Amino acid sequence: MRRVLVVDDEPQMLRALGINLRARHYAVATAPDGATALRLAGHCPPDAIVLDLGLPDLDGVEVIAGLRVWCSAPIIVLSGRTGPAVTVEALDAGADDYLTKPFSMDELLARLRAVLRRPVPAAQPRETVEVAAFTVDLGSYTAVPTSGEGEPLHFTPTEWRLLAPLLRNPGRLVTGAQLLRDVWGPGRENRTNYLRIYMSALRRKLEPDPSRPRHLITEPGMGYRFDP
Amino acid sequence: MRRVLVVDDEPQMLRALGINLRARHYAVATAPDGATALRLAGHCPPDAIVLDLGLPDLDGVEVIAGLRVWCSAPIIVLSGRTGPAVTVEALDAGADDYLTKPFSMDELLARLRAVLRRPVPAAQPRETVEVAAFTVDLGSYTAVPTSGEGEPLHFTPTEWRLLAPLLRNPGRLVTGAQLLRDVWGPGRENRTNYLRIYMSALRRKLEPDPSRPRHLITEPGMGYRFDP
DNA sequence: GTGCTCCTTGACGGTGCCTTGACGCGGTTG
DNA sequence: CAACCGCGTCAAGGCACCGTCAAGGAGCAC
Repeated sequence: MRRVLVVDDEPQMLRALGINLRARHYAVATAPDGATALRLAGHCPPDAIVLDLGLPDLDGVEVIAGLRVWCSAPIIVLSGRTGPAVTVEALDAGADDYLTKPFSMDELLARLRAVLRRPVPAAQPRETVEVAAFTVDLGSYTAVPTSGEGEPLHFTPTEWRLLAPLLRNPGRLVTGAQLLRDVWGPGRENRTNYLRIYMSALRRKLEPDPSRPRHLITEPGMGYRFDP
Repeated sequence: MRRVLVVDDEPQMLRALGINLRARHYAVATAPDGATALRLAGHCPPDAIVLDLGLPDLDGVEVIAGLRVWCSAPIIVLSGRTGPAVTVEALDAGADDYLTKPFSMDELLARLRAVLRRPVPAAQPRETVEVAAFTVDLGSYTAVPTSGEGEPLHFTPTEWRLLAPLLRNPGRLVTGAQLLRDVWGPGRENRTNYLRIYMSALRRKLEPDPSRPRHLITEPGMGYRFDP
């Protein structure tokens, strides 16, 4: 089942899209604003994204750019604002399609089929992030020195699970409880010692000076942040 | 330079599109009708196609279907006919985008950039992989010593099925569950002992030192990886 | 029927990963 | 100044996972 992330600030539009998409057997996640969208996409990578431009917190182009940092899933933009300038801006920011409200639900579904039709199996969705001297690919689970020379890094499953939500939300703070839920599942939100152990291991492998981390940054009392 | 095939029955539209596209450094081929379009696309495979639906000889959907038989280049449809039904029909026939006339040239160019941004479907007819001292060909199911001298290797059907997804994704981690699905079909994701047995057999045949594998690498808790 | 190859299944030992507890350090608070 | 809290580090134990061997059974050629 393909996962679709729907981002819109109007609850009724969110409901309408969710119902229609679920009826077509998509797995739907919804977000009411840009920050939630970026966070959700980081924790559960979707196969496609339907994005309304008129969000309360972030500009639409910022959301697209934030997603495109690591996410290559097709983005279909919905917008009430018309005119070629906005369309061009959104498309050049990384969107794959642009629909003007009011739109036909049938047309949206057809355009969604069109972007999802693109070859998935052979295409290797790369999710490469540069961190310190290494190029980390969350898609193929590889971490090699960016220079090309040297030994690749090896991470354990838990280390990969912890690394993923951080690297997929560059510059953003990720709550300790959120990380614990992502890695160890719900019910372990208070086992912060797990986080300390594995963050230590990640820093020892990735950071040039593990005692003074520059990329995997602790926000005391809040959580952690990946600074690219 | 990317090749674009423009199909439209109005000569002035053809000229306008040709001028604008050439100004953006595209190589442009033009066709006034569907038959010419199909012929041209066959002679010189384009990277993208801009297709007007109102052609004198063939219906637009027929042209799309005719192209899609062998051509996977993105198709942007232009149409004077409006309404969601036509759009849906064209998209489901295989088009990638749909613009209603009159359209903004800037928007068309942006949409063209968007569809051309997609990674080239990397047709890789080359199915031979060098692993250790052997040259393995997944197309003909042969594995001979790279030196030319010596006995060819023999793999059982199950061993070939297990080898294929690993060798087709060099450097990439392949999940144990994915391998089990590929080889034994869905529903056997927990029979990890199968994997252990056959990975052991593959290593015994391919690796110089089966006890210390260098190409068929285990990632504990995650899966296996072919390291070339 | 006989012999062969191949797939399946069970059992056993070892390695590496996860968990758990404890301790030290720095910053904040009373 | 002392107590406390949050964070980073280390070491040790348990256990899931992995590699290997061996035996049983199905399918096929002769």
